[in-house]
Amino acid sequence: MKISEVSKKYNLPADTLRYYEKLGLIDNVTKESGVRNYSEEDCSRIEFIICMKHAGLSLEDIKRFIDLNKLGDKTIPERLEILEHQKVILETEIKKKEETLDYLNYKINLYKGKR
Amino acid sequence: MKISEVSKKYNLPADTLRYYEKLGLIDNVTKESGVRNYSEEDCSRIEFIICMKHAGLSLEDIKRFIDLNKLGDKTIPERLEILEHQKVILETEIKKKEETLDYLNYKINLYKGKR
DNA sequence: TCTTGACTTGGAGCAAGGTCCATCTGCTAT
DNA sequence: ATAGCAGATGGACCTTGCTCCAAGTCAAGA
Repeated sequence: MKISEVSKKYNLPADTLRYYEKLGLIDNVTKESGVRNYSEEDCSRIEFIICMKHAGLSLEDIKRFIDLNKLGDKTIPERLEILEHQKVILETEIKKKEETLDYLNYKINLYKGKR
Repeated sequence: MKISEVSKKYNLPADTLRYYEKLGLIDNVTKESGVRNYSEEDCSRIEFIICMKHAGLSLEDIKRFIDLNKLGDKTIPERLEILEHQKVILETEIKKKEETLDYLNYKINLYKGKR
């Protein structure tokens, strides 16, 4: 897959894809006469990155996770720790956002009464 | 309340409180011999800012809202629109985060099986 | 062959949201 | 009265995560 196709597929600018590769989040994509050709594996990696971003991890944390992954099974405890830590953060965020949603609804109803 | 107390109460650095004031998110706090003394009203404003930040509004949007508020009741429709727009965004975010939480749990269980 | 268009690179620039610093002022306790 | 500490100010600086640009390469169609 060419960069433009991957870009369209995941709704990420080509610049961002190259940027992630530069940071080491995506391994060096094989090139055909200088042009990137993304493999299935590269795409799975991109999906993983997107997902972890939704979970709230910074690019640096995602890189750390990927690097640990490459070091093999002995890093599983540490990876597990990262995931569980992020799980707590995510749960807290969801709770906070739900409370905020209640507040928004309360405000909206107030305004509707006034309108 | 002195800035250090407010800072502690809301867990916001003093620099950030002054920064918000500079941006116009908080009205000029009255000063006693040069030292800020936060009123109840100032505190409510800070609570509002924190809440709107949780809702995902940018500082610029929050400022817009506050400015509209000062213009009186005729701006209620516009304020309502901001809130309802943000509500949709918030709901989407919550849904996305819940999906991600499922994925995290799935991953965590995978790792626990391997451990 | 020439042009067009997608792709490449390295590096600069940008927006948001702070964060830090040097310098100064003004209580307060010793 | 002197030291020490909280606070003030203006402005520089920082981090994250892109985003844009200039200049160059390459393949394919007219």
